[in-house]
Amino acid sequence: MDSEAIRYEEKAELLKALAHPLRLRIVRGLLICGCRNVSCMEEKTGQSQSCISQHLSKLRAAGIVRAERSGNEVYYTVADRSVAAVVAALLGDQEENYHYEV
Amino acid sequence: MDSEAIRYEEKAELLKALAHPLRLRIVRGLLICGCRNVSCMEEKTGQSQSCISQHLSKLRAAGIVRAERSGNEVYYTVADRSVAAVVAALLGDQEENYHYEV
DNA sequence: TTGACAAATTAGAATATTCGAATATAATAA
DNA sequence: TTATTATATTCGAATATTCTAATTTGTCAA
Repeated sequence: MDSEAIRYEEKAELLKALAHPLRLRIVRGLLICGCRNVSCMEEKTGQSQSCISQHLSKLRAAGIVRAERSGNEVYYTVADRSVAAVVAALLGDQEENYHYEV
Repeated sequence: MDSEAIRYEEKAELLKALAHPLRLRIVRGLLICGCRNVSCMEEKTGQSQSCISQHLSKLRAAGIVRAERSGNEVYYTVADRSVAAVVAALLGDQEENYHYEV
């Protein structure tokens, strides 16, 4: 009656996707409802458009964020509850203050 | 009155050190008081001595685990409370069931 | 249409990570 | 001593990650 085994590969992938200062900053920005589109992230972090976009691409690939286009811009949200829990634990935030979509 | 800024570099380093399936497995093994020395980890995971030892070295460098020699063997413990919180959040465990040293 | 803006993708150089193989160190026992 | 067991370190090849620069795609407005 093994309760389902832990998928270490999967979980490590998730951590890996979060394990970069800029990606962490982006994700927290989304969770506290700061920047939601790329140009805002560019401004706030001082990183290049391409760089931000490539990191967002990683976060998308890992299922951490979801993109939604609205006219000219693309808006991002955190798409995974467990990400909020991990980030809150890591950064010492209250998860209740976070925003993510189901 | 900025409450202390988040050290994204530092936090990302921590995640990076955890972000490997074998290291995650080792750390959880320690937290639930499973394997505490290298040869036990070898047995349980089927990985080589060198491989395990190299991963433990990374975990040590990141301050995640602490080593203590007892005669012939070296015993490891998790040395950081926030690691327990992150791992519990990630793996869906109860942090109360975890063991770590102050 | 064309131009402007927002974002994504591609290419490539620099750097970092991973693991097996070999070697080194530490403690103990004979 | 020497041998044995447990663990750590070093080396190097294969692979992966990161960033800048250049290009491309998507949307809107004139």
